[in-house]
Amino acid sequence: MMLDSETKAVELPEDHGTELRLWLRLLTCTTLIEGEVRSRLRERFDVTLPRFDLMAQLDKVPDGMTLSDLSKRMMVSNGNVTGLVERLVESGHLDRRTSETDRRVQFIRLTKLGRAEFRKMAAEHETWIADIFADLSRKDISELMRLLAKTKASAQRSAKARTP
Amino acid sequence: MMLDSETKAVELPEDHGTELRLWLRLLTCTTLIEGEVRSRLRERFDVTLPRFDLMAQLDKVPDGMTLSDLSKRMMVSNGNVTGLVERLVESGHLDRRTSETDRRVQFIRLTKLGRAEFRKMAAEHETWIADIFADLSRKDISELMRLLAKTKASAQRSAKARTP
DNA sequence: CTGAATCTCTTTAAGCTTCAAGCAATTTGG
DNA sequence: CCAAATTGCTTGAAGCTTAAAGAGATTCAG
Repeated sequence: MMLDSETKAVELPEDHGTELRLWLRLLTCTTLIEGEVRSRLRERFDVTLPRFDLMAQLDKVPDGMTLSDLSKRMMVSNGNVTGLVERLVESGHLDRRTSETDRRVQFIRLTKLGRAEFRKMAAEHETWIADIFADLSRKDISELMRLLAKTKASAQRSAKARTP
Repeated sequence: MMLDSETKAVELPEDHGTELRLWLRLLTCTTLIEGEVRSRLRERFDVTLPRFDLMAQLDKVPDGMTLSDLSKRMMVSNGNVTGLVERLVESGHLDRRTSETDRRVQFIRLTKLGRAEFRKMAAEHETWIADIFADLSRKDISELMRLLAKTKASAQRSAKARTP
């Protein structure tokens, strides 16, 4: 006769403490760095992190992108992007025009001002990040990159399995 | 005569692309997992992630802790905790009493209900996390733990250097 | 062609979050 | 003891965020 611990017919509480600790550590790191970047952006340029992130997405493309694209890339909700874009258009950093072939679609671009300001911020931002990670060796960094890629893939697999 | 590239008297734009990519990947991983946990918590228990996090902090200690402790451990602002606690007291999950030796201080505890509900959620939560990280080997996990510890230390060093 | 489904975006309500200012209690340095 | 600084918490304004519902435009299947 087989034992429960072998058959798993009975759900024994397994030990997943290591995974949980890993998740908490990952979260701590991100929160710490995010907070640091957030306060430097505010202090130095009086800009919020979400606005900076949005402009960073737009800076990658010359001709702008749609709200949906932005929302997918930033991994936030559609309604969220609507509000952010609204405020950035208001402040003169963005430019919006409706697609001529599909009147549902709005193309969003950085204005000249928006791009200039973003470039200035981005240059400094890059040095902050470099400093924040400065104690990691090249090998540490490439190893972290590899493991995080694996983590991302694993998380996506898990998410997809739940919502097919 | 020395060259600028040797003296660094002139700030040349150095390449910090790898650090930036690492940061973006770290952020993507965290956002992805956080979103997944958030929707499972809502779907399964109709609870928000911040409330879950707050209860998780309180579950670790039997006699409760102060609002300041909570705010430090959760790495969020004081005012934020005030609101969260208020809503959780309202819903009967938390309990607050003023310190007898220092009337500024409030001790916050889980109620019986709060602890029971949290334990139920936490058990399931742990299995979600285990599944999310399931494609990582033991070695991957311990390596990630090590590298993230190093990252955290580096980020703290950088933050401290700015705000002494 | 037409009705249904889908897509893009906006709106709304509720809640989260920060920063800064402020209040009250305690501690500290004369 | 007392004024000043510090500490613990709350409040208010602004902005971020989500989920859900909905409006308008396009696409698709029959």
